[in-house]
Amino acid sequence: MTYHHGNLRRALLDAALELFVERGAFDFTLRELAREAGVTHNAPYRHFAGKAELLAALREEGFAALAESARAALTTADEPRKRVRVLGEAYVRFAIEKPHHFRLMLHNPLGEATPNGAAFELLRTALEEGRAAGVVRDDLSARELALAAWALVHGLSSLIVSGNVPGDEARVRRYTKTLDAVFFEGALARKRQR
Amino acid sequence: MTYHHGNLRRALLDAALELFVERGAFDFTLRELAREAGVTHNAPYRHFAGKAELLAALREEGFAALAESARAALTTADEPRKRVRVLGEAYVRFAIEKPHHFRLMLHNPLGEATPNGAAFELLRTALEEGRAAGVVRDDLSARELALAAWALVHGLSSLIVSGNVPGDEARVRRYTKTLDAVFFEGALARKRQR
DNA sequence: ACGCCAATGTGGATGCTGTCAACATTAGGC
DNA sequence: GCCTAATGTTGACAGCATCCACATTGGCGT
Repeated sequence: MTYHHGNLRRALLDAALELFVERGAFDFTLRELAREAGVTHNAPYRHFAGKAELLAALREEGFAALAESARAALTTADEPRKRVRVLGEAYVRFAIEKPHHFRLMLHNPLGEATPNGAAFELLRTALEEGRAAGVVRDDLSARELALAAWALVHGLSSLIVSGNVPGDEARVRRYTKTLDAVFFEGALARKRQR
Repeated sequence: MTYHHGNLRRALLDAALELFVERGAFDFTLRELAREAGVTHNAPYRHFAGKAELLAALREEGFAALAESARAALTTADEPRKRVRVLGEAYVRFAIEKPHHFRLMLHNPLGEATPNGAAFELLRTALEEGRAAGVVRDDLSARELALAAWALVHGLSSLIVSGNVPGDEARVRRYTKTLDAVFFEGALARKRQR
């Protein structure tokens, strides 16, 4: 057993996630994390000022991972509508696969804007492209449309993660399909078109 | 000062909300609430087994209030599309006016379905009506459409409450208008219709 | 190669918390 | 009007966050 742990910071973050998975809430104690990492109760303070700062670090990781997923998704589609769709799917998939990070990202102290702007910008750009291609309605700004799309996928993600809506793969596929249809085509009955 | 407080339960719930407003998080302590209510540290246990149960009680209040808002909103509109719209507006307004309750309602232990079914059923019914009236597309079930609408307003609400999107009255009005347009008419460019 | 400093981890102390158990007061039904 | 259940109090205990002084060691400059 070495006096210096090697990478305590990482170990603490991992332990926090692990405890979250076990208990379904971020109610762990710093001392617990220390024990988990095989270290005394004060060692964590060399890396984080407190629990809040540790959670903030996890949140950062989450935003980075989300942005990364979004970028990866974009490489798989060319036509505008499809690009928006894969972005949305990536968002929902992220929420389902990393519910701890996702929850954390929502759970900021309130009123503090969070820097998920990265993912949002990708979405806005995709809609901008669609607009340039004449595929997307032009009486609403790309920004407004992006907000609507964001609200849609963010809402679905939240509802799934919070357990209000089942999150099994089959249903999620259907949901995203429905949402895609509604977002692009609307809910109104089409009289003659299509 | 009476020995018996009169309505300690209520006082504790109010104190919890108050402290939340002050600090932007539910990190109060039960002893604090007791002090706030002018009562000793153990009195709260006569009303709540612990902090979790107290929060659960607040959550219940939230769901009840939301359902009530939804019902009230429905009395103000007759045509199907408008009915869906006012429901959505009521949802968002609720989130903005009672952000503490709203946050709490999202913040359940994870995986535990919450009983906001009441509001959801109203929404589903409204879409059912729209469908019966031939106003709403019929290749998607009312349930699916309701999910989409719910995701939309829930997403917007979450984003506003979490500070990711500004929540001032003027902008919210514009957002809801945009969302209404997108939900009903879709994001695709309309070639000849309209 | 080596010494030294900053980073990292330790040990102990303090005040606050949740929770339990025994006791005190009072409201309200009989 | 009395008695019991509901409500509030007091005291005690273990665990936690946080602060401080101290111990160990990796690695940088020479």
